[in-house]
Amino acid sequence: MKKVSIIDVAKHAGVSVATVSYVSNNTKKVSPETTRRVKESIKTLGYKPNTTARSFKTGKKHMVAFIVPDIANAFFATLIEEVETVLASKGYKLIIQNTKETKLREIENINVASNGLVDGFIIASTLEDYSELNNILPPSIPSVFIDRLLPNCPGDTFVVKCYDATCEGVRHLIRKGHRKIGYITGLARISTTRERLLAYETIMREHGLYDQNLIRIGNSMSHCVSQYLPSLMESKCTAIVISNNVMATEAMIQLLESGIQPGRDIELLGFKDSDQPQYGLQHMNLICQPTSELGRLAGERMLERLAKPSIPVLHEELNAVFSPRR
Amino acid sequence: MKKVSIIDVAKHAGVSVATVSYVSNNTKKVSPETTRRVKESIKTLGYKPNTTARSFKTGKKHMVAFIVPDIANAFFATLIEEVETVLASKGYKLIIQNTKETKLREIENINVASNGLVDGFIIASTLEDYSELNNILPPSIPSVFIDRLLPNCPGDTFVVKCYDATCEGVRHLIRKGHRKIGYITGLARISTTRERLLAYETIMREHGLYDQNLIRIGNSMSHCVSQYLPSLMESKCTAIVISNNVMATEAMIQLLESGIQPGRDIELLGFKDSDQPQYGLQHMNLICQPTSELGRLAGERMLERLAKPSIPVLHEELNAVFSPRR
DNA sequence: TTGAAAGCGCTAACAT
DNA sequence: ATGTTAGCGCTTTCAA
Repeated sequence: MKKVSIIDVAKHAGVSVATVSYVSNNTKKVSPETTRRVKESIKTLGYKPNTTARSFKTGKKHMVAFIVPDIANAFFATLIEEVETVLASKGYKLIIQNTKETKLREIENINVASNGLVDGFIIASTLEDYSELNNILPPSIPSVFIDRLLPNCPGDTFVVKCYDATCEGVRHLIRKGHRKIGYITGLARISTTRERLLAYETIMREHGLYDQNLIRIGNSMSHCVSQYLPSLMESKCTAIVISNNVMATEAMIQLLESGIQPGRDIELLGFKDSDQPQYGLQHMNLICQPTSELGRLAGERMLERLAKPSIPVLHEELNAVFSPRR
Repeated sequence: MKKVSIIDVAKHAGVSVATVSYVSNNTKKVSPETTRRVKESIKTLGYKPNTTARSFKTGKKHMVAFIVPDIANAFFATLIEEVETVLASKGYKLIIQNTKETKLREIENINVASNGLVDGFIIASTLEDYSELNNILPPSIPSVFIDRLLPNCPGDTFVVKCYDATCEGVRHLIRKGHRKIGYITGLARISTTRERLLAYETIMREHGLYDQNLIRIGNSMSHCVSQYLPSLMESKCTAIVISNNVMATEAMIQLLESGIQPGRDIELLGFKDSDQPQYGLQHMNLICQPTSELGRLAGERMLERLAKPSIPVLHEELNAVFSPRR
């Protein structure tokens, strides 16, 4: 019950292994009659080319690793689906590696996969600087960075710029009369967290409303909002900005369960990061990210770079859109 | 700027490739002095063994594929995390393949990965019968089936039995005086969907309350509840059973947004499939699945089978627990 | 149109 | 303790 190899097929069909390879890969002209015979032998014997041997020989793995901070976050789930769809169109498989916003896990994952396991990386990094990857990610391996700016990163990068939309959102709250506007951030080391916070701080300062005591440092994942909301309420905030989709939903839920109706008793400015159902969208002011497009662009870029590694590096910014509560 | 190979290291250290291999894999006794020299050369040259060549030679990929119906579902996200943790403890990587509850995607994914890409499969199948995998998944490749019973499946299987807990839940509703109890199912072809529905039907029949018009066929994923809830309300249901976590949350949200308070205006029996935050748990009667344990057991079994493929096949059932609303 | 054969980088059996 | 070398299954160059 041994695995059938290309040699078995060649023998069975009475041809050389080269011919089997030509037929199997459709890589060279083979006469119809021979083709037929070979295909029949392949079928009869149940031959499946050994992917590893093939990769070994050609150096192509037809695999891309996607380093994801939190697969349970709908934002990243959407990204994954989109990237996978794009890559699959050219026969690439996706390895998903979940780092849970842990630097060590990210470094280990990249280190392992960079030993010839994959042809390229798509990375939503939880690191602080590209230097942390210097000796781990060879510059020769195509890498596309997504969602988060990694300082000093020499690779293709696709992010969504939320600065303007966040400014607009905060201005909107102020215009509606809010003065004490709280803020719950994501993980402090991440570019998106900083960008959004900076926008908030800038606008608040412009209006002389800035107060550091209204800012709480979250972790971008769930289970961190509950500890901050009560104290912000106590500080008499009439509006709260929450720095990503997961935490915004959590806040929405917690407020409702305390009998506080967002949109009526308090104003929320949250993020909408995907087309997936998200609770209470209509009760929030929203900053909407073009998540599917982000994933699609990164996936397409990966394919381009795999096809031609020498193309110039690209940095692309999409724009988020502010959408006030109706 | 070529990749450095084991030969380069051997030359640099003045030893044979075998010795480098022994050191690199810690697979044979090598004198301390030689070891030191080799390690130094490895470091100096930045040598990383080529994973593909190694896999090709040894036949071990140190990779397991996890076929998942819906990565955006917190239940599966939890399973993934758990399985990944277990496998990583023995140096195995996890490839996640998202089938989106699509039979064709599942078959394609398994077909591709079974060509020597991975050492084993963990499968939460969206198929109806193992025969659909017959010519695709060689019996020689270790496979662990999880969450869903695949009829005629010859492999290790780990599922959560919800029959008893569902019976108990429905009985609880009846005891509380409910007579018109609606039901929204998951994807009809899936074992978990059928098991839960059967429990409901059985108990409803026992009490002479069975009414087929109170049953709606969902799809196990999101976005399907909204169309069913209104008609069930119209049918004057005072309680509704909803066949998984995703749909239960969706129902909870939709009801609240129509001004109907679950637990007060209507009774819900839903599922809790993970430790992740799930909205409105305290307003529902719940059937709680030991999801983490399920993932852990499946992962551990995978490791056992990889270590010793001949161990007898195991079918294991965990039990869900009914937890009434307090 | 087909075939012979080199060789990808590594492991491990065997020889020294 | 270390080295020599066959060979994993395949692709692809070159020859016929």
